[in-house]
Amino acid sequence: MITLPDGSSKALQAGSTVADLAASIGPGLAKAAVAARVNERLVDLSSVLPDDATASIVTRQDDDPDALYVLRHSAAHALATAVRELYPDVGIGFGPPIEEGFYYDFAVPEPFTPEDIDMIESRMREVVEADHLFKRREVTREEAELLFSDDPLKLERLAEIPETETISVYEDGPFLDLCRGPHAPSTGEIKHFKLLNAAGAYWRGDENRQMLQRIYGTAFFTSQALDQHLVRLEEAKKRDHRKIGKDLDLFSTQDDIGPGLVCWHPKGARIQLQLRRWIEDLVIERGYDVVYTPHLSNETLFRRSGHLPNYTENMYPSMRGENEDEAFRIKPMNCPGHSTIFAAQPRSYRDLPLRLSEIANVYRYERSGTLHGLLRVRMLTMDDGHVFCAPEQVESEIFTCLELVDTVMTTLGLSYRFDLSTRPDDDKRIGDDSIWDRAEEALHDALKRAELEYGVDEGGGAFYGPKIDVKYKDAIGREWQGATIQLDFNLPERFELEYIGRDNQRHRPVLIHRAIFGTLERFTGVLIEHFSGAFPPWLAPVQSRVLPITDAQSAAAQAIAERLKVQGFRVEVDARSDTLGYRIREAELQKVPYVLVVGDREVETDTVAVRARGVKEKQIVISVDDFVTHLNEQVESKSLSTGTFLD
RNA sequence: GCUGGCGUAGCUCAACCGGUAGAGCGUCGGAUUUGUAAUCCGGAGGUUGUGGGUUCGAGUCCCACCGCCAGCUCCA
Repeated sequence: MITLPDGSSKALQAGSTVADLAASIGPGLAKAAVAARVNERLVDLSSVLPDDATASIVTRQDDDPDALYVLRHSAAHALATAVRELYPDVGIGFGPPIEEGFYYDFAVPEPFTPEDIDMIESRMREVVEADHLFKRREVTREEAELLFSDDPLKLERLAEIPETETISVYEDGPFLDLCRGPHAPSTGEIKHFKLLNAAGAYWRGDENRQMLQRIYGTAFFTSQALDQHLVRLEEAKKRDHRKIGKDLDLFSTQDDIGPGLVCWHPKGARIQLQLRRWIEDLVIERGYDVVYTPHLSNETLFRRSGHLPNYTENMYPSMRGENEDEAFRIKPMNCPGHSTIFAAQPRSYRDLPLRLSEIANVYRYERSGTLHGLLRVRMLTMDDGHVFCAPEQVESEIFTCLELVDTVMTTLGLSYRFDLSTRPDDDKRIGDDSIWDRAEEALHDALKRAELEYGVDEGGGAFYGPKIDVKYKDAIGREWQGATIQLDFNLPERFELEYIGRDNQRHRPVLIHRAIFGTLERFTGVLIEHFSGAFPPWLAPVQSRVLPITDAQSAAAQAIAERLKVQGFRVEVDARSDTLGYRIREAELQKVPYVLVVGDREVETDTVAVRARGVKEKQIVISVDDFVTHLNEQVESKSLSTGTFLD
């Protein structure tokens, strides 16, 4: 008896396959089927159904992740088939489907050139054309060892498969691979695919091992979906914060200064300034005290905190002090400094929670290949904060942090997700396991109490404690960590932090590290991409640009701009002798929220013709005072839209 | 850091087999005084990332370094 998704059931002969099931339901379904979910597991069409099962047929749908998973997995095999045909001696690594496509890793003596990729793609089309059936076979370990005796990578993988698991191989024409499956019925299914790029990738992701050559590609069921995907990749490039940052003159990095060291130009700095003011207001409202700590500290501080040696590879080398044995370091984090402030005087339970906040520049040596525009830099501006609290206050403090994160994200309309990052490997962490158990449990509890959905990033914690991270995606789909809330029982130990409790005994506080933006660099980068450079009025570097139609209104335009500046607005005047159309175009390209056109009519009536960014038709002529009122309202409310008052 | 690719004017890009650097946009000057996404004319601007080498001659070929891009690794 097979139970179908609609609740109905079907009786089939023993030994019937998934394909039989599909056929028994209808010929259309049989034709559209690529795989099936049987008892929640994705299986081949050719697989035999168990006696009692729930099953649903997976059909060729570009919006079904399972269908795409199967298709792309098969595409990866077709790629490997083509590569094996062209280079018979290549070693075969892994070739999984991934979120937006698939890849396959190959051990080849020479990396693939773009021409090679073209050639491989052509050969892959032949593989698809040949319409090889994907044949699954379950084999014994000994058989498998024999089949892959010439491929050390496969043998290594094979050795890791537990004794209890069945070993299966898939064959498509000339190519045989160790694989769990499932696959589409034949290579002919892979009609719409494209190979995208090739790059080196370490075998098993281990940088100490051999480097394989990875080829990335993508595949869809329809040509429209493939084309749409390729167009989206192009569109994403236009949103890249590195490009927009240049076009809008927001920031730069320069060889003379060094990689990963960002110079904020005036317009980028204006965005930062708004963000700083905003977050400072928010944290002060929530009981934080602002502090400032030095960029440079005696090395002994970082020895005590454990940053030396646990964080050395990310720290700049030490600088000699006055005495031979004195050395200083540039800080990579603020927690040691803030801890010493806590320790600077005896603390009572009445002082807790002590919440310290500092928007601070820290410096981290990041490996050159990891740097990326504003998203990965070597001088980071953290909106850092440390909460020293009693154990029983942890949960509510974390809850407040989560609330703050939510306020910030919601205000900006950013989409994000939470991850709980647990303890890293033994050699990369400090403190007893019991401490880690407590800390991880506390974070779990807080997330549950806040009723938030979250993933778990095993081993992703900091060396001193586990954390809750917020992650967002950039324009090209890469995920970046933003806000972070970290729970730490270790640094208070190391700094011997204490407070006197109500019971007149000494107690150890718990330390919560948290950053809401994360860093202003990354956050601004994410915002640039999020808004495509079209910042809402409250954040826009230039909120309005006044355009006199002719020289005759130039002085009036200046006067209007002055009136706006006095109100605290960021205004420019464009009185160049170019046509109005030209200057409007410029303002649009610079993503200025409001263009204020001033002609004779406006001068006479003390009005401006308001053109909102991206709005061609609806324009209104309103008094300068009304414009001030409207803009003020938008700025105050941190409105995300432009031009609502035009309606 | 690793693998590969790339580096020409502020930006986007051109320069056949090695023959001595060019266009558009921008900028500057002039004309134009414009009613909602590109007005016209003219000028300036480059030690071709840096340093070596090969060659009669290098943007072009070779080596090293620097930087950027993609991926891997690592992380806010």
